[in-house]
Amino acid sequence: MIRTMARSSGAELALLLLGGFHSMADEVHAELAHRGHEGVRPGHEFALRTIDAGADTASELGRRLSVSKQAAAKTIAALQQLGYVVRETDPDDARRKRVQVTPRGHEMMAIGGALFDEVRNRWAAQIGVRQLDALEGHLARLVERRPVSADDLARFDDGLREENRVAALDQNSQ
Amino acid sequence: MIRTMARSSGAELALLLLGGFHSMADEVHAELAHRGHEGVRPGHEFALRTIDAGADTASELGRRLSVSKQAAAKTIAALQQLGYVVRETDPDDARRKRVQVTPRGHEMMAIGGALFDEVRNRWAAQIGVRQLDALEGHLARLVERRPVSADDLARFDDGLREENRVAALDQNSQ
DNA sequence: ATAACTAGACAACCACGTTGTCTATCTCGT
DNA sequence: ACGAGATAGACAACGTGGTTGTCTAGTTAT
Repeated sequence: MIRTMARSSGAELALLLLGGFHSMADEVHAELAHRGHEGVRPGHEFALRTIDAGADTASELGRRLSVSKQAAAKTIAALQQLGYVVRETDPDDARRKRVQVTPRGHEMMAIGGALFDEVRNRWAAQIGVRQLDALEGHLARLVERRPVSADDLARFDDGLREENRVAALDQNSQ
Repeated sequence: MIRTMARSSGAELALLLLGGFHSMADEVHAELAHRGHEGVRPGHEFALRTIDAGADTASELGRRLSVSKQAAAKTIAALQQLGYVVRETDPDDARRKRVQVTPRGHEMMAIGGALFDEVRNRWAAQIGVRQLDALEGHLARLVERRPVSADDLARFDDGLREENRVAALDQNSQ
């Protein structure tokens, strides 16, 4: 009978990473609500950033965020509801609906970004700028070259990469 | 009109942290499924670890994970369904149902832990043990003393602390 | 012209969390 | 001894953010 083995430094590291993210996101979004952007949920902001960076259709947003186009469409609908984006049919391709960030959307991004930067600066002050730079550099390297898992190989893997995970394999129509 | 400002190093840091977590969790759970633990979802493993560490009732698990006791109860039900825990009424307190980790549960924890450790070791090999130690140390400090947000103060904040976030304020009965 | 691909909409579903309400049980102060 | 209050858990309704599957319409390539 296998005995306890409750602790795993690997698992603890994973929790630290998740905790770090939550720690930042919670604070930012609380403060964001405080400053006139109530309905915003973590994810909205990142999606908005991605749209602004050029992912101006639901399908493209889905690809960049590694979620299904349907999920991306729902996010866009939410952003539209909140007044952060508008959509209009692409004159050059009647299938597409081009998404555009509104001024209010840009404002939210600016405030959110500033808040995130604020947290980051506080962290830099706590552990030192060089340490934080190193931490980011390491994380970037670690996240970037995630080895393709055995299961991924079982399917047709195109080499698409985005944010942080291997591209969703778009089977059939979707 | 506010102009773009698409990049925010703070937001990027947040994404790196989240990406790091996903990178680990995805890999571990793919491999876990591969080794005879199919239904396991990230979260299940952490919950199981917490139970094994002494959170043997739904309410207590909820407190330690900073989720509602109802959410914790659902998780326990899932773990039970998967055969990782059993529940029996506490003879000393008929309200409580004590949760116990089964041998299969311990096996899953052991394998999962080993897999997480494996990823961590690979990271250590990539960036160096001392760098990884430093990274963890910093994260721990950063996560630990998350300043209480303005909104938290608006409510009665008891000083409870768990995993990584301020305790859920248990209003009314829940 | 037609076949193949692509964008988006819609529906059904699932995982995981939330609140609110209810009952059963325990604990403690008078 | 007992009644008030706290606590554990069950149940229901709901929200969010994903998933698949299916469908239509428009575009592209042969």
